[in-house]
Amino acid sequence: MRDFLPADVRRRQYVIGVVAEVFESYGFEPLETPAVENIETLTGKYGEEGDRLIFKILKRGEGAGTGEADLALRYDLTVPLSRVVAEHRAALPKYFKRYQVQPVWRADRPQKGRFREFYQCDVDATGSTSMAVEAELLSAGADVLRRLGFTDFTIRLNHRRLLSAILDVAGVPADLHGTALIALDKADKIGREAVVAEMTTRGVTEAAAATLVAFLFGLTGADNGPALEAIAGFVGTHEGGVAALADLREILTLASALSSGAHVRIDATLARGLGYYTGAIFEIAVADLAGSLGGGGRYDDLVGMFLGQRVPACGLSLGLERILVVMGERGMFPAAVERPPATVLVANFDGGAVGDTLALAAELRRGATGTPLAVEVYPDTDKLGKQFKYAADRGIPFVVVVGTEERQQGQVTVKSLGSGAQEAVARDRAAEYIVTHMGTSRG
RNA sequence: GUGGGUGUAGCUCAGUGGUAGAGCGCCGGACUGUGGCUCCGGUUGUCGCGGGUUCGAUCCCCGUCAUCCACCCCA
Repeated sequence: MRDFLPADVRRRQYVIGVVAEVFESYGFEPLETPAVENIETLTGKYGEEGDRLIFKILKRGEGAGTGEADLALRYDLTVPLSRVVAEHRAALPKYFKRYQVQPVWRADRPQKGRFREFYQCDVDATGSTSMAVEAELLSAGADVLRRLGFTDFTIRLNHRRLLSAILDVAGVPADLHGTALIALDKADKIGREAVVAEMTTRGVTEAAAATLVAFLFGLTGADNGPALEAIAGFVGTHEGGVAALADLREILTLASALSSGAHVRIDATLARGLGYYTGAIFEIAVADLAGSLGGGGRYDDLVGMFLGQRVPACGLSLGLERILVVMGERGMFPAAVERPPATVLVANFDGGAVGDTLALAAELRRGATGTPLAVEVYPDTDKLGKQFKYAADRGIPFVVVVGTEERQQGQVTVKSLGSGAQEAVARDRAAEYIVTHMGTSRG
């Protein structure tokens, strides 16, 4: 578990601000849900591996002795959303478009870019089966990343029903689809032979595994058009495959006019582990991170598990922590985010005049010409050298000093720590002086 | 859940079966109304926690916790 110190919080708030602004511009509304859910709400939604990683909360009272759990920390934001849609259906619009930026918890071993507690930034739309939803979600995600300064990301696009079709045609029996997909998902990491080996050890026949791998690796590097053609040829008249291909073609057509268009790439090896996806699936990748920056897909049956009535849905999740990791490594944060805590430090020089020192700080905070100033007061009376050093260490660009003589003359001394320049200024002009020198005296 | 690494000063890390060191930082001074540069002097520790072996453990053994890496899986 991590603490976020002030500089961390500023970076996080900056990214979250961009996320919220972009999502709102698409008409998505904010939602928050509790950290804790009933355990039955979460179990059975994510697949076997997912269930294992849910943080469970022991039942109070007698249950504590038995180890029985009745509550759990939320594992993602998609299942809570589905629960909300089912519970509050009457209060929500026909198309519920929401975004949600909150922490989720996974009982995993932490690694680089992987944490037990981490924030997800989810956008989802429920109530529609239109591929317009997929296209807009991908563009909203792409807009966020571009606004943050990313240009080199790839949105891998695939389809659950297409995967099933390909596996069917290759001769993988339906009950082995799950394990075959796990092996397939690792294709870009472990390579062709290893995928075949893993599939055969999991019970897929060597012929089927070889057919599958030969076909999928043959697609590597192909542009979207040729890739779709090759896939169409492979799945032939398979009903699910034909339908899935139609979905993918429509998403590509719609996205081509939007900000995501240039980033989307058909990738028939993308599987995604979560159990609830039913249609299009996607994942956002950058070269310098093994894991993904985000992912998502269509899950038309999840709300129905709570409601008993089918409500189609599709969503995208951006991983805040991973975005922050990459932005930090690449130095992508704007200067305004790395700013010092205050613009001015008022030195506490004369112990007998602390009241006046605070009053001066209050005057300076009002700023000048519509520019308020952030003003910190050095709380203890101390040697000036220490006070200047404190300001310099914190990156505060200006120090204001008032001694007895200056106070009597209505003057203050303003020093710019960047340039080292120092000037005596009329007290009622000090804020103005600082504001006009702010831009040039950094550093 | 599986395998492995690390845990010693505020930080980065050395180290030895006989109760610990460097660099940086920090503090003080040269500079009693001025930070950055320089010089001089000084300080810093339940050696992660619990137990065991031993005359004696920071070092060896067992356990535990934290952290990191890989697997698994994922954002």
